[in-house]
Formats: sequence, C-alpha cells, structure tokens
Amino acid sequence: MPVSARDVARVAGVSVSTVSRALTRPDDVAPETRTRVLDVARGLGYLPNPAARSLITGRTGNIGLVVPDLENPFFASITKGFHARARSFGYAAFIADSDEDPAAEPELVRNLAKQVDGLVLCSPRGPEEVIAGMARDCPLVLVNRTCGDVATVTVDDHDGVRQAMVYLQALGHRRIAFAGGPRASWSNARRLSAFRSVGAQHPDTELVELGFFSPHVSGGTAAADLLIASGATAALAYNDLVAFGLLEGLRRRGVVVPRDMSLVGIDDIPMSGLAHPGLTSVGTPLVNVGRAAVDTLVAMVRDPTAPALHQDDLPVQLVVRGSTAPRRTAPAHAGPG
Amino acid sequence: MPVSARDVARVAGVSVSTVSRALTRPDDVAPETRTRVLDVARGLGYLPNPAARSLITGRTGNIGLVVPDLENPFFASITKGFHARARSFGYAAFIADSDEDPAAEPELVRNLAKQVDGLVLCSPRGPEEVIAGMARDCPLVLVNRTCGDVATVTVDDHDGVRQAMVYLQALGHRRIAFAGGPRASWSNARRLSAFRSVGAQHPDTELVELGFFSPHVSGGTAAADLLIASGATAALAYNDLVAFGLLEGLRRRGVVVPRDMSLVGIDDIPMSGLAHPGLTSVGTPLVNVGRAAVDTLVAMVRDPTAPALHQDDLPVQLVVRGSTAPRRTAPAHAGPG
DNA sequence: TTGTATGCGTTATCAC
DNA sequence: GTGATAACGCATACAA
Repeated sequence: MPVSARDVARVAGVSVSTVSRALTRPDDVAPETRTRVLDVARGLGYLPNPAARSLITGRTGNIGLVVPDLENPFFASITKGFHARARSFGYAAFIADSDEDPAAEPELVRNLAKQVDGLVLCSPRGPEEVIAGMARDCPLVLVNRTCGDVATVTVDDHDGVRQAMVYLQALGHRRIAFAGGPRASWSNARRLSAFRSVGAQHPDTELVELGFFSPHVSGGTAAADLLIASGATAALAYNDLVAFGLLEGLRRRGVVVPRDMSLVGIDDIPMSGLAHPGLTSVGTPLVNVGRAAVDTLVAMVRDPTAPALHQDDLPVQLVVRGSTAPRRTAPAHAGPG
Repeated sequence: MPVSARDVARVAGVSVSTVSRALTRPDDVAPETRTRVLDVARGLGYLPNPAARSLITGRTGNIGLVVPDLENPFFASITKGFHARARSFGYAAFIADSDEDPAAEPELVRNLAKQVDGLVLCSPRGPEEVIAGMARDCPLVLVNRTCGDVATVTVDDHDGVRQAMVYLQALGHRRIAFAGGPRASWSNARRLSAFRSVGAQHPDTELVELGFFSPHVSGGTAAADLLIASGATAALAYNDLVAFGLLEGLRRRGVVVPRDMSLVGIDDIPMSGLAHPGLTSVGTPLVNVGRAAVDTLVAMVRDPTAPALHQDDLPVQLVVRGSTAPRRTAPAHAGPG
C-alpha cells in the first residue's frame, strides 16, 4: 500500500535519483522526464517518506510549540496563529502542554527536539538557566519573555499598561489598584514595573499593589476583597482571567461594575468581548504573536548563523467595553474610612 | 553535537547492536553490559533518532489531532485531553487546524499520515466519502460522529438533550425552542432528533425548531429574535456558544434571563461557568473525549487486526446554573398572542 | 541530463 | 549474550 520512490521510478522508467530530483529540484531534470515522473507520482499517490528524507537532509519539516495550558484562551489563540503560519510555510506542527509545570518543559523539549527544526516556547515562569539549557537542545523562540541571547517575541506590555492607566485617569480615577500575576512570571514583572513607572509620572494618582495571584479566574476572586478594602475606584488586572475573577468576586459582595468599580484586563482574549459587562482590556494580537514566533523561528532555521532575532514589543491597543466608567463622586460601596 | 548510537557503542566498548538492544529490549542483554551501556548513553545525553527508528520499525511514536478551530473552547479542551493522554502513552502530538473548512481536512491528513501512527479527526461536517477516504490513508478515530466502520468516540447526545428537556419541563416550561447548529453537522442532526423524540413523549409540551445556525456566538445572536417571536419560555441551544449568542441577543431586546427566558446550552465549555448568569448546560466530558479518542487509537495501533472500536455515548450530566428558572405565569416580554 | 553508488541512524536477522 | 550485516526510503556526490 505505501508507495515509495522506487515504485514511481519503475513505472516512470527512470532511476530513483531522477524521481528524487524531479521533486526536490525540478530544474535539474529534463522537462519531459520531469512531467512524466510527476504525473506518475501523482497517479500513484506518492508522497516522500519524511523520516527517510530527514535522515539525509537533517531537516524535519516540523516545528513545535510548548505552552503551559492549551485550554487557556490566551495560549489557544497563540496556538491557532502558530499552526496557521507553520502550515503556510509547509511545516507540520507539534504541540505540547506542560500543564503549568515549568519542570515538565525540559523533557517536552527534549522529546521533540529531534523531530523538529525548531520550537516555540511559552514559559512564563521557567528559570533562566533551564531555558538556556533548552535553547541548546534545539533552535528556540521564546514568547513573552526574554532570556539572554535566545530569540524572542514579546508584546509592548509597558505601553499597554500606560494606555490602560491614562484611560482610567481620564475617567477621573485617582486611586488605581493592580492585581498582579504570579511572582515568578516574567510578564507580571514587566507589567508591574510599567504600573509603577506610569504611576510615578502622575503624582496626583495613588497606586495600590494588591499582591501576586494565580493567573486564572481563581486568582481574581481571591483578590476581590483586597480590592474592595483598598479603597481604589479602578483596578488593572494581570490578565483577563484575573479580571473575570475580580468581576465575580465583586459581584458576590454587591459591588457593581462599572458603577462602583472600573476594571481593566490585559490580553483581550476572545471571551472578553462576550462577557457581561464586556471587559475593557489591553488588546494583544495573540494570533499574531503565534505567527510572529513562527516567522522568527523560520528565519533562524533558514540562516542559523544570523544572530537571534528579537521581535520585541508588538503593538497593543486598549479595547474599551462595559467594565469601565467615569469615577463616581460618592462611592456606593463600603470602603475603608 | 548530535550523539549517535555509534558514539555510545564506542565509549561503552560494545557494538551498535548491543546499544540498540540495551534500549529497546533490555532483557536480551547481560545485566552488567546493560547498565554500562545505559550509563554511557545517559552520560552522553544520547537520544535515539526517531526518523531512523521509524524508517525501520514502521512506527513513528507520534499521533495527531485534526480540529476545525483550536480557539474554540470545545476543541481546545479536547486537544488538552488528547495531548495529555498521548504523552502518558509516550506519543508526541501533532495538531492541525482546518479553520472550519472540511475541504482542508484531506490535505492535512495526508500531510500528517506518514509521520504518525494514527490520527484523531474532529470533522463535524465532512462528507462521508471524504472521511472514508482519509481513513484509508491512516488509522483514524472520529470524534462526535460516525462513518461506516471507522472507529469512533461519541457522547450521549440523546441523553443530554433528554436531561435538559426533562429539567425544563420540571421547571414548568411547556413551549421549548431549539436553536440548531449547522445543517450538515452530525451532532446537530443527533441533537435535533433527540429533541424531537423526547418531545414526542410529552404531548403536553410544544416544540419549536428555530432553524439552523452557525455553531458560534454569532449564530445565537442571529437566533435571538426568532426565539423571542416563537413564544417559547425556554430554549435549548445547539451548544454553549450559540447559547451565549442567544443570551446577548435577548439582552439587547430587554429580555431578562432567566426571568423571562430560560436558556440551556450543550457541552459545558469552561467559560460557561464564568459567565453571568452562569449557563445551565449539558456537561460533556470534553477532556475525556480527547483521552478516549487516544485510547481508541492506541488500541487500534497495537492490534490493527481487531475490528474498529466504538466508544459510543460517553455519559453526560446536566449542570444547572443561573440561566434557568421556573416558568413565570405571566411573561413580561412581548410574545405573539 | 541521467544513472550508480554511498550513507543517513537505527532495528532486525542471523551467525557466532 | 553479542557482533557483523542488511535493509528501511531517500538525497547527494560523482561518474557517465
């Protein structure tokens, strides 16, 4: 049933090498021979065996993606973009899910390393040394974090946070809280630092750092009471999931969004537009992040001698929806004091 | 840099064959030789080349999954389960996204066929002949549809619809609408038929079929006005996304859920619990569907002679949340008549 | 332009 | 229990 180059060669009346050439470098073969071989190949449904090919060429025609959680809409969107772009380049796509466990990443990478031409890695919390080690196993592109000379694709977190805060200030908010993500998260460090630096430029605005939370809905529900107690009238969340958790937690306490509290998320995952109220969020081009990572990886693979590319600071754009409103002069909910 | 079996053999002072055996059939080699070889292998960081191995064994150690849309939470969850189970069996996982285009599936399958031991295919709308053709390219397991003798994993749609309708009837609803999915969708046919058959057993309940809609939020928003005009007090949606669209469309018209209308979705995707009001939904074990598909596939691969497995009708369980309530005696919104 | 010969890294077969 | 050897399917260098 499996048809090999030998079969094609026999039927077309040529040698195996001519079959190989007709497919890989058509120009090196006489036009009439070429068409005959190609016709026979198509007729027989011949497809080159990737394993045999990769054994010779050293290339696999595959690339892979490692993410912490495929069910997380953030990574689902990146995966979508990754696959689409990979396909457009003719690559097949491996995926791996570390289940939020950075310790699982090295093994996943090693298992894939020999079967891919390169990998894209989303590791928000993996230690630098470990990342560097994986980069030695196989061409690597990091998403949303940096690590030494390793190639990278990041979004402009700083500008996103700036946009969100400028907007909240324009709405009249003067006490703004930040519900952070995991302590070890590279993005969180970046977003927190942006929060502080933007705040420092606006002395009339008080900043409240609520702490570090899980980057999921549960993290937001955990932060909700702290937010209420903080006296802030608006909050920026580490990401949309945390913002949803805040929304839920506030609702339980009778705090109405956006009347009593304005909420801004980051990432603008697809469900943020569907929620009610719609979540105002810093729009991140998630699918493009996946695409850009593939572009970077392909560039590396095609010219391994070139220095690592850094597609830094992809632009973001605040998307305003129903979870934000002008500050009320007299807060309706019980704050401290 | 890449270390081969030859390197291990040389360092360990044995032949390449022994190295191979020590890794694949440890029992066939003397204990002391084995430990020495294994130690050297580990020390050198040796990993067998999968391409070379697959060339001779005919097996790849990979399996693949083809879905219509990785960003759709329904398939994201299935993908999650697929990968987890694949990994636990030692398989690496390919993925492919057909972008909702059934016509793209055969090409995706063909591209992957030679690199995998088998594929799981989610093709809600692909024509039977095409599916059958793909099943010839490579061991195949279908998710949520059947096709001749091709192996299959499905959930118990009929019972799910029954649970939903019995529940709505218990709440007092006597006019229940169904917002269907795509006309060509296998699941939709199944769910619609269950809707009718359950309805037929309850002569005191009127059924309204609103029509066929896109299986996304947009489909639900399109159906909302039809739902209002139908005079139904409760609706069952093809899936949760359609239910969300209904929710949004009803909100725009001032119809309050669940006060004026009860809404039930199907699938219970993760975001259904986060929405407000929470969506009552027929809970489908999505992650388990992915797992079950891998189990079925692995069974096929291990014993190709066995007849195709059919893990039919995985159990479902209605999850009640805020989008359903007892029928009000006097509807507040304008219905016909 | 085409065919022959070689080798990629591994497993399988068969001697020893 | 171990080693030499062939073979998997293909791409490449080289010869013709």
